[in-house]
Amino acid sequence: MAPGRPERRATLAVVAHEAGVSMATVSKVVNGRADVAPATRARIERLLVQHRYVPVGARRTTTSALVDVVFNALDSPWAIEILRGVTAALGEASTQAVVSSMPDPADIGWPRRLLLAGRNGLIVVTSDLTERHRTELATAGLPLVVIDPVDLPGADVASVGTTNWAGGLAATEHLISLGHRRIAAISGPPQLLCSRARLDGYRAAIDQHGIRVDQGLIRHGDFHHEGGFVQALSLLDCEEPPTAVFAGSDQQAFGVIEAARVRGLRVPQDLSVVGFDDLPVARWASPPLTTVRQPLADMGRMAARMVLRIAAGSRLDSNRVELATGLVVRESTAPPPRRSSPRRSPAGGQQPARGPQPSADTPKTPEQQAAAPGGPSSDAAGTTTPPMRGSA
Amino acid sequence: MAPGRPERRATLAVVAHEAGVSMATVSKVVNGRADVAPATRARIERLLVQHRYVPVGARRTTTSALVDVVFNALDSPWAIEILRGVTAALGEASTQAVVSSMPDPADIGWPRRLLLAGRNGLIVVTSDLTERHRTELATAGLPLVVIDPVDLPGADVASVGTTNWAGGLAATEHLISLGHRRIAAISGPPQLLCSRARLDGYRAAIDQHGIRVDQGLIRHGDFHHEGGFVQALSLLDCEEPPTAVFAGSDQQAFGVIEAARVRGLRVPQDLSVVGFDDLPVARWASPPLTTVRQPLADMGRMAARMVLRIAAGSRLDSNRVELATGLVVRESTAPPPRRSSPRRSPAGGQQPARGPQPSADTPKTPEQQAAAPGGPSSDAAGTTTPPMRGSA
DNA sequence: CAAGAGGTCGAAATGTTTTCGACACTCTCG
DNA sequence: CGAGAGTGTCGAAAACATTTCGACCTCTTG
Repeated sequence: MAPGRPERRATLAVVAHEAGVSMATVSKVVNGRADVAPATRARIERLLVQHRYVPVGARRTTTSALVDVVFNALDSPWAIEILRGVTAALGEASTQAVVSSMPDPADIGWPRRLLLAGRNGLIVVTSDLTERHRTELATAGLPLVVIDPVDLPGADVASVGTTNWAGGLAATEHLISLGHRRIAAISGPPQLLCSRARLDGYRAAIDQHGIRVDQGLIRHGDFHHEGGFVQALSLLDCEEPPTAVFAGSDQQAFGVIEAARVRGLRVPQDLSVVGFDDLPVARWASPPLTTVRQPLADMGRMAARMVLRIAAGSRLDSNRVELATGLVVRESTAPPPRRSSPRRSPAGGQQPARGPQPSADTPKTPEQQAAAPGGPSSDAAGTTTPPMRGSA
Repeated sequence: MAPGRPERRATLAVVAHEAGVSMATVSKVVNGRADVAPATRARIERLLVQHRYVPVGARRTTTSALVDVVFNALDSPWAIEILRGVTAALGEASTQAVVSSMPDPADIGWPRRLLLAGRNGLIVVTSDLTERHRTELATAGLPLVVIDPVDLPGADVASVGTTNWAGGLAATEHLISLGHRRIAAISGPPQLLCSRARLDGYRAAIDQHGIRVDQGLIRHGDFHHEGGFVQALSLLDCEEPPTAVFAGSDQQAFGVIEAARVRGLRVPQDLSVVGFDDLPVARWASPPLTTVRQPLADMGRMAARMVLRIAAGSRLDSNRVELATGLVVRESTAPPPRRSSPRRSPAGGQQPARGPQPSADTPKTPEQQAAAPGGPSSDAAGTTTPPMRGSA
């Protein structure tokens, strides 16, 4: 773009001449026809790439460019936030998003189809390509960006994440600073990079304050409601239950809150809960959820920009970008109850009516006042970490 | 497909001949070039459609067919539910979804671009096309299905909706049967078809039980949290506040619950709340939300199937399909408080600790037992209305 | 009314795809 | 072994599509 004269676009004829075949044969390679010998095909393909050949059909300006967006599962509000960012950023480049779920790893034809369909790029969200798929796409030069990679991606794969570790740290430190000492963690699936990072942040905070890390307080679920609910029930039922729970996602946090309710505990008076994500609903939970904000839409936006940049041929500043998380303090966290365990009214029992205690209505956190009338706009305040970009 | 010989695909030349212009001119129309007089362009376009002309460039893509899915806004969990159904159904026909937001009504070129991009269909969600866009797409024969149309669509537009009226009725009757008499409604924007239908269902129920419809208890917001929150605050602050609120969406219902909390009222003891949608989070709210279930994913699935059916050339059984809503009773509804108004602790005050009262833990609704361990799978029980299909 | 500007269109040049037949090779089967 | 059928690979030419550029027209403006 920047350098080099336009220099007469590559044409089938010159490629054919250099390859020592007819135009017809080159055309067949371009269009993926069968009747070309593998060796011939390979030779021609190399030349096509060298010459940056683009078929006229693909050159039509009228055909909108498309980027595939592949989700692991289309089953949480999480996905729509990402998608919003992606479509917004793509839209600025008159490109659109093709949404799909992760294909079966056994589906050998997928990369081929993707390429033949002439997609301009691929964004993969919280899931991983098989090695085979990845290399096939890479050799074909399809721009690829991974959001929240399952595992630490190779240095050659562009990816966008957030500072999960810092988020876990901030959340846990917040709980510690409120006076909590028995803090449980309900994390996501242990094989996910982000789960591990968040959990390590938790461990780091616990450790740093000289609290013993109790393995019994560390649980794993999927990132969904159910996992939080089930694990929380089990935690609350144990000998010496935690006074606070750091959940690996907002959805899990809701499950935890529900579990507390089922057990007759009040949040935050009897149990503090911190989530992770800051989905729009977090502000509207009862009580409004203290959580670690992930700029989901921004992640989508960033990923889309990166794909477009790669597609345009320019190099990325960094192959790995991490956006800042930030703690958003709302009302699901409070100091732990005074007496070591005034809890568990005889199963199914009523809430013990104790004397005057800070009602949920009392302004306590800095965020609360803003939250009541103003709402979400002021939510992002209180970030603990500055934006940071690291190189892989 | 079924009938007719392949009959020599349409070519630029024949269209040019019939239109009485040169191939060059037709090519320009196909590619959206500027230098074609409007009259000429229109004439040629009509012929192109008649001949089902597809440019070779577009023909090359033997791979994935695409359907555009246009959302009014990509900002609620609502959207992802719909999208999930759409992608699932499209996937079965190896078709993919291109997601975008509603284009600017002033964007004259949009239908053109859509057609030139060779899309196989269009699904529009909760929004309306301008008349101009619609007719342009219709004359080009692009398969179109509208989900939850803003207004009653013409008989020639296929659409998918739910039995909003029945849902509003069921929700309100549930509240009435619990003993409520002052029941407020916070509906969506009055210009939306679904808002009006839900509200009319509410009115019908109120009316049928000989209760006076109090206009002061009927409010409108957008379908989001904020609207529910603001309207609920205002309702709770009025002279004779309602004992129950029927919200036009789950998100609004969350806003209502939050408003109750801010005012020191308990749900459901002091205020019953019914939502609409049954988003996955509804089951995980505190308390779990009684709501009217809309089969969002099914709506998406149905719309996708209809688009594919139209694209395949077969006629639809009916141009208008309404899927059944069903009341899901959880724990945000209960009989109204005994004494006419034991409410409002002096602003900002603490919750009055009254004597033994049914704790949230006491099994009360049939759904609760199922909900605790089993969760969402059993949620759909209790539908009030059978599936129904009506013709426009 | 002349000069200029700008819109509309097609001839021809240019580029791409498809069809179809040539050729070479392999694999039967007699 | 050798004829014939089958198959894979490729190119010549035909068919198809797009772009360039100039002709022609109309409308404005001085």
